[in-house]
Amino acid sequence: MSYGPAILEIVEVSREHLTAEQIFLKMKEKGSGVVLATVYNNLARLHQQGRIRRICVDGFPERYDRTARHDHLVCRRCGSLADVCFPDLTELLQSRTEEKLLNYDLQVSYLCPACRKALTED
Amino acid sequence: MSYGPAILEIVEVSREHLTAEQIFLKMKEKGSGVVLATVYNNLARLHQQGRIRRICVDGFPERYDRTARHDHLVCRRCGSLADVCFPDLTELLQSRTEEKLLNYDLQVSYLCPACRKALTED
DNA sequence: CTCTCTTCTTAGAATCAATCTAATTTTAAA
DNA sequence: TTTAAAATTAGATTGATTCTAAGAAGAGAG
Repeated sequence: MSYGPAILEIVEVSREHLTAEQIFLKMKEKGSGVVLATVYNNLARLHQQGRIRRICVDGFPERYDRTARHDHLVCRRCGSLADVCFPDLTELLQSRTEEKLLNYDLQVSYLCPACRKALTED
Repeated sequence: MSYGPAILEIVEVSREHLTAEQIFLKMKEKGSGVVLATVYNNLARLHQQGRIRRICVDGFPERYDRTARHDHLVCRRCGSLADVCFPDLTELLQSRTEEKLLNYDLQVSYLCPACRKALTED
């Protein structure tokens, strides 16, 4: 069987920053009989192989993302993610330390349009 | 009573990136009869007030840190944190988007000295 | 003081994402 | 085949964190 390829495709194609549970539901919608634990297993393996990214935001379940270089705006209020592409900082960062840097994760907090609206209405 | 000040001081003084549980243990060592839930309550309040930082690394419990500007090296293998101070990126980032940015969190992954050693010994 | 209102603390239960266990099935290899 | 390795499964378990409901402490007003 191997659900790996199907799961990888969902993560890469949908630009939605899906949780394991959401990926599981998408699989079921497509008629797959896969089980949640298998989705977790595959996501862990894909992540370990460096083929998908894992996005960790305080208070929310892990979300998964393609690896192509980009950064994230994280809504301080609702936790929603928006893609954004800041300049590549790899060289700048590496030039400032002796340690061998592997990669980096830049999350910038903001208020998403919906939350900004909700807050001004109070 | 109010355990807030004592908890804030532990986070600010110790540069150890402590978890809620570790802070709780430090309080008890000092003779405090505080309860774990209260430590969580106070940490949540202090964080909401913007007086402490919360560090979220995939697979590890939340750790708490002073707010003074600095970044983190995160060991890919053991999750340990090391402080590092890269240049302030606020203006660079803000100049690249229309959204009003609040603050940012930059985590750079690497292998800490201990893990580098352990891996070359295999 | 003392009454009231709000904040803080507490024990214990509950939550829930994520992992583990142990058994089964698939796949690959020899 | 036979064996071994990898993937999947159902179900139980974990463990950090939050919630609940009740009690204690502090702060102001009169």
